[in-house]
Parts: sequence; C-alpha cells; structure tokens
Amino acid sequence: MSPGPSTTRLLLRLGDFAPLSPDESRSLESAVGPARLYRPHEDLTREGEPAAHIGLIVSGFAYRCRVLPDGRRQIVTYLIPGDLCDARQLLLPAATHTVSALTAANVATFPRETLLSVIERHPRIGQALCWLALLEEQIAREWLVNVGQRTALERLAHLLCEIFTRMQAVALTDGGRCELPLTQVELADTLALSTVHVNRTLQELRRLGLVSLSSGLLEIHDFDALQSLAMFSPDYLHPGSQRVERRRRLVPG
Amino acid sequence: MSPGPSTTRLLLRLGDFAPLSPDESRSLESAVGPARLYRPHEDLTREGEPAAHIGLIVSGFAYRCRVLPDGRRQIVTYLIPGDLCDARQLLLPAATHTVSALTAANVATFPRETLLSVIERHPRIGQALCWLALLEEQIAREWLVNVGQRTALERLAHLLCEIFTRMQAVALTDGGRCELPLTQVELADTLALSTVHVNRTLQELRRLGLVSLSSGLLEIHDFDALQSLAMFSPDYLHPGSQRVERRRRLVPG
DNA sequence: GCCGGCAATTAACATGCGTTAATGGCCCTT
DNA sequence: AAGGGCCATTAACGCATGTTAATTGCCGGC
Repeated sequence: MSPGPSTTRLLLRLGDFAPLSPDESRSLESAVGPARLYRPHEDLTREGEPAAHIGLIVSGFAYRCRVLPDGRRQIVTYLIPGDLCDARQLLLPAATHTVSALTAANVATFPRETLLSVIERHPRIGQALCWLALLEEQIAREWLVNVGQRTALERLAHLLCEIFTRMQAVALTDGGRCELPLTQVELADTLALSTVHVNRTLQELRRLGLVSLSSGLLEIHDFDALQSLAMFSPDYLHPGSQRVERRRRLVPG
Repeated sequence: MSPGPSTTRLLLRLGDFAPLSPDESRSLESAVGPARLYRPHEDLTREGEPAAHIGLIVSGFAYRCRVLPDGRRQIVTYLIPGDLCDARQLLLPAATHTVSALTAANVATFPRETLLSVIERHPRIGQALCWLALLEEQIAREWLVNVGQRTALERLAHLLCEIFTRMQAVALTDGGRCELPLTQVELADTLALSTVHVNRTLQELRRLGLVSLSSGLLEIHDFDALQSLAMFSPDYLHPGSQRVERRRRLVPG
C-alpha cells in the first residue's frame, strides 16, 4: 500500500523541526513495532486507558473527539499519515482522549519503553517529538479561534486550508487535490455547526468556485482566494524554524 | 506583597505531577532571576519576538490572545500566579502568541540558558515542565469544546469552574471566593459571545443563586450546582496520576 | 433487481445570540 | 462641582444558524 518504511512521513515531519542525522533516523526506524489495521470507527486508544505503545498513522485518517454527557460531540483533532497517535502517553500513564479511525487505517506502533530508550540515547529525537506536541497545541488554539470568531463560511474554508497544508507537508497532495474522507456530520462536529448548515456552506464554497468536496476527494480550485477568505496563515503550522530564521537575519546581520 | 519565594506557587503546581526533591526544588529556585512589575495591558511577550527568558507569574493575571486581521479577538488562555508565561520558548526560538497583563502583575524571569542547564542536571524538572505544557494543551482543547458545544450559560459557568479550580490549586481561594478581575468585554472575547449577552448570562447565573461576580471578586455560592450546569469535570486539569488510579479501581474490584 | 441504510440535499420555520444605541454608575481628573 | 472615560445595564430589533422533517441518490447485500 504505502511505499517505503512506515516512518517515512514521520521523519518528513520531524525534519521540519530539525533534520535528524542518519543515525538518529535509523534508531527511530528500528524502534517501530508491528503495524495494525483498523476498520472505520474503531478506537485506536480509549480515554483513561493506559497505553503500552504509541501509534503512528501510516495510512488513513483518525480523529480525537470529546463527547459531553448529553451526547454533544466535538472533534478536536484530525490525525493524518505521519501523525503520532498520542505522544503524550510517553509522559502520562494514560490516554486523555479517545482516538478513533475515520477510515480504514494502518497504524504502526512504537513500544513505549523502546521509544523512551531511543529518546534517552538521542535527546534531539525527544526534542523533536516535544516540538510535534507543541504543533498540535498550536492547532488546537487555532481551532478555538476558528470556532469562536469566524463565520461558518470562513470556518469551513479555514479547516480546508489547514488540512490541505498539512497533507502537503507529508506529500499527500496532487496539485490542488487531496484525499479527505469527511462526512458532513463529521464536519459539523468539527466546526460546531449543524449538518444542514455545513451543507449550505459547502455549496456556497462550490458556488464561489473555490473548492469542491465529494466522495472523499477535496479539490481546491483557488487556494489564494480560499486562504484570504479564511484569514488562514500557515505560520502556526511551522512554529519555530522558518519564522525564526526570517527574524534571525534581522538581528546581527 | 507575595509571601515567600517567587517560585512557591510554581512548585505547588509541579508537585501535582511529581513531588520534586529538596535538591531539585532548590535548583529551580536558584535559577529564578529578577522580577519585573507590569502595568495593566502591558505586553509580557510579543508574538514572533525571540525571548531570552521565561516569565513566571508571581502575582496578578495575564492572558494570551489571538487577533484576526479585521480586529476580532479571541482570548486563548488566562495565566494565573504560578503559571509559566511561555515554557514553549525553551524549545522554540520565538514566542508564538502575545501575552499581556490583565492587571498589574509581578513577573519573575528565568534566564533561558540557566533554566536549560537546570533541566539538563535534573531531567525530572524538564519532565515536569513538559507536563505543565500538556496541561495547557488540555485546557485549550476544553475551551474548544466549551465554545463549540456549550450554550452561553453553560459556557460561562464552565469558565468560572475552571478558573476557580485552578486558583484553588495555587491556594488563592478563600472559601467560595477568589479574585477575578475580568471585565465583561474580556469575558466576551474569551467565550465568543457579545458583551451584551455576557451581561445577560451573568445576571442569569446570579438570579439562579449560583455565583456573583463584581468588582473583581468571584463568589461561588453553589459549586456543585454550577459544576453540573456546566458539565464541568476537573479531570482535564489533572492529566495523569489521579485519573488513572480512580479508574484502576473499577477494573478488577 | 429489489431492499435497506447511510449521506447529501432541500424547505419551512424557530431561536439564541448579535447589533445598535441609549442610559446610568463609578472613579479619576481638573 | 463639573467633565470625561470606562464599564455595566437595558431595550428593540435583526440575522446567522439551528431544528425538524421530508426527499433523493448512492451503494452494498441478498
């Protein structure tokens, strides 16, 4: 299915923080355990359960979701290939959220202890994983801004910009297209809208000629327009490096 | 003003993850640099600026805020005494958000390099700080759920529960009371409501006899009722230890 | 080739919350 | 004592989005 070793896309991501040495890359690769195939809607980790291993999405999609006692749902993250399922669990004894497969998903696993010892030998890997966690936090905050301040149209546009950009970072886009197997119910639970309004809003985006989304395929016809409609700035997806290098040049010359 | 060393409340917080040894505590205490007094609305850190030191709120309140190009504002965090201003900056070369003082605030500073070397000597401190960051992430996600899924009344009730609980953790409550110098405009930017509706909602909470909030003082008259109205569960404020132990009992017993 | 179920679509109607704007209280300044 | 600014409060009205519910299309199973 997926070409190359299962860590390919993770390494791609970590390189965004700091390129790993061949030695470090090899260590990480060799720490990866067996993969497992999940079916749609199957749980990868369940809230409160202790986790002996850290999942790595190799292919397919997953999401993290919070459910209120009366059934209201809020999806708080999407996980795409190259994402770790819950690096938090390296530090915490149990998972804090339930993560479920959105589609069929192939998930490799790092045994917790093995990964911990790799980190001990290669502190940069620990830092890189920590950086990944910070990135997730940035995304969570941006979602808060999205749901809190943007209109339905902007909100949807912003989500599509974000996901597309993340897919690009792991080389899963093809021109302006990428896979995006989200149902309108899931979009609604992500954007804090009703499904009816998601439908209206999607059609509006289509009518404007910006994007189309159907049968699991996202096509962006005019990214610039979409981005400016959404007030999307990709900065938060690259905390650190690029942003700073730009700035560094300002300081000593 | 504030009794004892400036790290008192931080240590109180970190102990929630893992009690630090006297040696570790002393190292951390000795790493703290000079304090600075900020005036209301003054910026502690500005987005994108490299930061040579990590702030620690000793007294007063601060907030992190994201502003959209057209002026819409979303407050994404409140910082209370004992909170680090941006531990992220240990890893990242620049701040990712602007943090501003809400009230007059006394902020101690850890020189970045000094703190890094303390962590090197005491890995547990690094872990504890990392745990603090995870906690912040948990809070961010909970705010997303709050703004996305709860009604105005529930939302406000939830925020008050959270802040009160956090204040309790650093021993800044007195019975059902604590300081909370939030204006209705700030509440609005936090909860993604209009100020008018915040006003209506606050009155409703008062009318129900649950809380009163005026001249910077929060009084909770019936925490249990408030908590159940808000569907507030303090679990997310204690990621890790306690949660798991409770669960463990359910399994074999 | 029919049936069942899920996802998308549409329409009609309802409402929680936003907007605008006016008023009053408080505190600080002069 | 008068003036100005910030904040809280209130009222009237409007709108973005929710709700309910019916319809359609699609796909897989039998």
